[in-house]
Amino acid sequence: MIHKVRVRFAPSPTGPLHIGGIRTALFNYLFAKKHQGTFVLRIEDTDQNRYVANAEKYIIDALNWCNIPFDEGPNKNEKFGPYRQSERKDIYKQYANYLIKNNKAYYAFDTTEELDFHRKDYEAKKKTFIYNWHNRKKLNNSLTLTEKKIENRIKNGDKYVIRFKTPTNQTLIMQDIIRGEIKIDTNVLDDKILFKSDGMPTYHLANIVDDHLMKISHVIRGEEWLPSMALHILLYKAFDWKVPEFAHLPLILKPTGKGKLSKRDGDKLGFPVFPLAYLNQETNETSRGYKEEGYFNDALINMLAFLGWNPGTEQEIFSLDTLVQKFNLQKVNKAGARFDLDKTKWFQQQYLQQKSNATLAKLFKHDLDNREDSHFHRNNNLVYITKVVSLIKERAIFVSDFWNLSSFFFLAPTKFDTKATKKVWKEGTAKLMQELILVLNEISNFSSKNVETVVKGWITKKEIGFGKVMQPFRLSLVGAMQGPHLFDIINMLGKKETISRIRFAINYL
RNA sequence: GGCCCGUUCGUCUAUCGGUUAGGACCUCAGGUUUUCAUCCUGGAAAGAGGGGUUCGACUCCCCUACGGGCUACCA
Repeated sequence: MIHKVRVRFAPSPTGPLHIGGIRTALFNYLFAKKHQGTFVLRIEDTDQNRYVANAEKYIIDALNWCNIPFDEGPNKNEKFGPYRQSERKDIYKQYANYLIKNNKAYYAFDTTEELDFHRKDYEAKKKTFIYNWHNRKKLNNSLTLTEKKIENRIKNGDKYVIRFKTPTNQTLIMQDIIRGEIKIDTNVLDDKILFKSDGMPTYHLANIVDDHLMKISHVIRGEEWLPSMALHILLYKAFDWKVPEFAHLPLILKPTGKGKLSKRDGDKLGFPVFPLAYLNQETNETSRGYKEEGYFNDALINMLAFLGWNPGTEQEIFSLDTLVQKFNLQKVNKAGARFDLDKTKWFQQQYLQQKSNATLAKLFKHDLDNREDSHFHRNNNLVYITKVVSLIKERAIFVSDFWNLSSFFFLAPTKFDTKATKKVWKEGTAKLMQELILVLNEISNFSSKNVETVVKGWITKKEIGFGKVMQPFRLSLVGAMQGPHLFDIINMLGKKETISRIRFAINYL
């Protein structure tokens, strides 16, 4: 790459970003960092009707949480600012005028009603209404008006839009980094509106003007933009500007495979589609977010990176830094990828296992301290919690699983799993447990290993089955037939607590 | 309907003309863990269909089918 890489992520602030948007941002970020380039955030808020006030903040928060922050953008390193299109309004008009002056665009006065009429009329004849070379001369626009008349209409306050005068009879051959060569006949294109009657540009104009002005080298965006690539290239040519390189990413599809994932899916699909929870202020509904569900940002990012891309090796767990090193646009797939919640959970599990016990203990302590029963916990210091984490983490996917896996380290059981009790607590059990208490009482070194040796020795000497002792023993301490190695639990609880729990079980059962 | 893009196990994917078509998720069967889970081992599971090109096609070309995207004074 000879030229300096500058890429942009250009969301429209119409709501929260969903994971598809995050992935587009991620691929832009990875590509930029891989080439020591710049990752720009631009807010495309040219549609005032769909503008949502808290969306921009959400987008920025989401990128930051995902650890893929932008280098330039609103209120940050504003070399090419402003980065909100609404604040660049005046810029676009000049460029639209330039196109008109050079006979590459024209004013159109057709009303929405007129256009609707044409569209319906065509539809009735089973044809599609396209506003372009074949009918533009018959419609209500400046191509058939004298300059004087145009001037008058505009002065009179007639509403107008500016349309692109799409060149005819060209076969446009375009290059896409992911898809290769794409051909299209310009005659099938329509004269897209570049400038709206409300004084705002449309996406198409604003997008290419800004990409040019902000010196964007590579346009990496979703496949839904593929059909407008021709228009965009034609616009660059109309301005006589250098055309950036394009890469159209495959879409993320719903798990059913029917259609692309969309914001409106919220969490109705049974899994979050947003990185962060989002409160829709109009409906007052909150959509779940990955963060709040307990996913780690690096796990989410790793999963997303592999949705539509892989480095060609069999390794799947990559840190962000390694993703940057390995990332390659040529290796991005062409076909859309269905989102898979099971695989997402697997990534999360992998990342949880990788985290240090100390890190996880801190997170778990936070949960612990927030519990209503926290003041009953028999031990809540970080050293103890870290030990607990080391014993249970391999069975967890989320930090929020920890409590269910380890509550008995903090609270003595007050009831016992009925199914397990039936199976394990037999006639002679209480007497056996009484004897066990005596044995335990004699032990001075309560290390896991030592207790194990003594208890096992006692069982062997008594010539009863291990299960006869071990299973009710576990039930007494844990309240259920689950949990880590029994003697590790005993060691953590200590002699006094261990014996007290057995006593309680004997009385209770 | 029109235009564009796509199509390898159920899912995500590897393969850039010659492989017993590999891995991961899911799933199933064993094993370890005198508990549960983890974990380990193994199994099942794929080139949409039809034509070409070629000594040889998952791979290149064409057609069909299917899927997706776009088709707004939305992005």
